[in-house]
Amino acid sequence: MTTKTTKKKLLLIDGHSVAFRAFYALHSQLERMKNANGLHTNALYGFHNMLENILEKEQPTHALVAFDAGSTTFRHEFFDDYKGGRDSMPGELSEQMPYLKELLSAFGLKSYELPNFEADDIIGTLANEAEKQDYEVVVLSGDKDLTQLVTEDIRVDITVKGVSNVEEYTMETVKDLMGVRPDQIVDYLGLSGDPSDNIPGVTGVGDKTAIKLLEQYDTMENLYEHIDEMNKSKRKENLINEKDTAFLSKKLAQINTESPIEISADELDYPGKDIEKLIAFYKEMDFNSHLEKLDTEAYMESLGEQPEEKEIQYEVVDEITAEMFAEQTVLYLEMLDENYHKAEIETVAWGDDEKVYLTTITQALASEAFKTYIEDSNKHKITYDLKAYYVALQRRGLSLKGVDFDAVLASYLLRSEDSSSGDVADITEKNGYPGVLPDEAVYGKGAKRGVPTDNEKMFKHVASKVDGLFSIREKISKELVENEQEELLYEIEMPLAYILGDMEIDGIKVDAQQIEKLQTEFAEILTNIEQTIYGLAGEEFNINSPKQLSEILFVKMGYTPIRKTKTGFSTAQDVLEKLQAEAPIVEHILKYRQIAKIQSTYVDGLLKVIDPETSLVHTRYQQTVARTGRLSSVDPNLQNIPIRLEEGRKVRQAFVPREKDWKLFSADYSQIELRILAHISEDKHLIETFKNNEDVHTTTAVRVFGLESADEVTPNMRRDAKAVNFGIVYGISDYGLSQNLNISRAEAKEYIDTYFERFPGVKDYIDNIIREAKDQGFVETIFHRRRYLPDINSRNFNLRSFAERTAMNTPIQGSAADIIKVAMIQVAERLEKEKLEAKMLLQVHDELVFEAPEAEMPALKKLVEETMESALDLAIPLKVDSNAGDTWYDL
DNA sequence: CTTAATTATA
DNA sequence: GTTTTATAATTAAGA
Repeated sequence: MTTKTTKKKLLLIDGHSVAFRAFYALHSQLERMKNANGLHTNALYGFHNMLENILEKEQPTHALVAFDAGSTTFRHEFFDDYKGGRDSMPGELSEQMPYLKELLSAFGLKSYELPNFEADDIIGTLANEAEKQDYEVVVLSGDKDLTQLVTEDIRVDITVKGVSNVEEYTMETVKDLMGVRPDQIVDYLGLSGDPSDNIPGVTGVGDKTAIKLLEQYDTMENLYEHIDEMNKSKRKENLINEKDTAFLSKKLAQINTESPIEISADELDYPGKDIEKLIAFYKEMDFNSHLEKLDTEAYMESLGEQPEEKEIQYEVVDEITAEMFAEQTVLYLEMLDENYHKAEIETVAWGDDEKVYLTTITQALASEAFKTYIEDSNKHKITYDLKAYYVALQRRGLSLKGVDFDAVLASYLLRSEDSSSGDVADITEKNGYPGVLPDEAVYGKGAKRGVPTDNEKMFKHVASKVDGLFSIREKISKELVENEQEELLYEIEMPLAYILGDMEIDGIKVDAQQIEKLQTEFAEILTNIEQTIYGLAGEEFNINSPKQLSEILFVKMGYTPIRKTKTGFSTAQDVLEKLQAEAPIVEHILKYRQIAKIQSTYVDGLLKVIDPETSLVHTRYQQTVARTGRLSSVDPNLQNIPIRLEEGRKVRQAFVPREKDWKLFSADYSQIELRILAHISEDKHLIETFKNNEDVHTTTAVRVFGLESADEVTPNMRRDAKAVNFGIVYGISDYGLSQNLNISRAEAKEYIDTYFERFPGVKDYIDNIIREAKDQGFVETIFHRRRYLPDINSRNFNLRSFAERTAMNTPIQGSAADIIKVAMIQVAERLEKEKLEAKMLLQVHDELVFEAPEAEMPALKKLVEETMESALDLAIPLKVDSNAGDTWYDL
């Protein structure tokens, strides 16, 4: 048998030079090519395509991208002005450079730089070394100086216009393309100079003359040996006068092929692309066409090869016996509809890493053994979305107990951004268990989503989930311990899941007739406003279409646009308000928008989700979505029912107690975020404010405006101080505050500076939390809820600023979320213990809504206020306000 | 079927 | 050149 030895091939890329070429090749696209964060991407895109081309064409076995390190090199030791006069890298390019490293790593390419040496020298040294070791070498650069490296085994590709073409310089072509042999390039540069590197060369000698001279004399050394033979001329004079410069120039142009690099060619084996990193990179840069291409390729490949599967022992059973339930199991319920209140349970599964059992929900419900297993708190269970299982089983008459670990809640605490997809595969894979297919691969997506005709396929899939979840539990548990998040999981999130489940199942009663009354009322108003608008516009159009509306306002009617959006002129509320004085039509448009929003979202939307049998609405609280640890509410969202404007607020009249003689009751934390700020910043003035039970906005006004007492605070001062307080919590900028208060930026800056002067503890807190975030990469709440901020050290101003604001806000917003969660658990416990009929129905971030018999109201008020105020002992008191009434409108 | 624009809440 | 946190739902419009 003959083995053909394929020659090793080393690809060396001149990173900066190619990046420059890519940047200028796509310079005309500069403003068009930005990602969602406003980062320019043209150089990255160009570089990417160049890489694709050359990797595809060359199929290197080894590769490296070399970069220049720092601004001084050994060449500066003998020529200060080397590369002098060169423009610094344009900002639009330098902002892309950090991401270039990401791109390279996604392509599996190693990067290297060496202090005091240029990329050229690294490339020269490696090329030289590799050639001796019998490599074939290809160099990619935008700089023709590198053609001096060309030999029989070293080829240099120089990028030319665009991103897809290169000129290949080989022993055969260098002479044709450059006019001299590769070994003459340095002589050529010594004579003619190189303006781009500020290599001087000899006065009056350009490329034409240099080529002619080298044809005649072959080398610079030989030229100067025979310089006397040259006819007297200005050129001869210059050559003689500038002999030193000529040799200096040659020395500068000479690539150092013996740089002290710490790597060798053999270490540079090229592993190929890292698809996962590449996907992440494409997503980050919004390179959607590349992303699609990758998807298609991956799909085609997946057809060819079955993903390797671990052999999992599983059994689909009809008869369920007690022996099938081990002490420690994963319980898994497969539901394809994310609304677990209504979803069918397609499969019930349980088991450990030895064996998995599967059955139908019908058979499970009919089995005593199964019921015992579910309700036995000594049967230790691992779940995947505790609240979903609790609700689904509760609605089928089973009371889930004995869950001592939930994988979704745990992974949310470890990395809140990773657990929202709902796919087991994501979590198991991130924890070292690759054997679970994504749900989409088994069930399909969109309209085609459903149980596969091949039942066995689903069973196998579910069995792999059980096995996977069982085997990752230990790793996740350990990480929770490392993060000090056990209390958060076992004492807060898991107990809360049951409470939220009960709140969801109980639901809140909504009076459909009341809403229908509003529907008629609003429909009439809308028709009237519509006609008014059409009249003023002179034509009918779709007012709901921002596109059509902006056409009417800014083209047909000729008003001046105030702001642009990605696709046209903005017609957002603040824009329209600024137009109000000159454009009589906008008043009506604003009113139309206001009513249309209420009508579509809260009137029509709510009617769709009221259970016609019971008049109840069952929202779902998402426990693992918000990155601050807050809950969110969906289907319907009951956390954004209108309150500010009267028309919208009327929707709340439809939210009523379920029984006659019952009342609604609500309790909300007063200024919880500023109180938490006072606590964690330990600012003594802020703490005093709350300890003295002062109005925080008034006190802020006194301090910021330098007043003597609260009596001097005007309503406008208080309003401004309130805006400053809000801004502080969110991570303020002078621009943002100026927009908010409609004042100049200078004035806003004045406010902020004064605030920090008068509340120095807050200033320190902000500085410290940002530094902490930069050092450790994440911030934490009081209960160690963690949020990672990967952009905190980004060179992209937007991303970095955003991360910094998040760093200040998350501990505040997140600690408030922690506290109300603790309060909810304690309230629920006390309601049960003290045998009140009252039900906790809703949570709206800092507010809890209850219903109870009227007679219970005083007891409820006492219980809830006490519990909420004492949920956590802080440096300041927590204060709760409460109200009772017949509808939510009255609270 | 996805994205952009808009607007509702704390 | 940019610029106040966190979310969900609806509509229009382009792929």
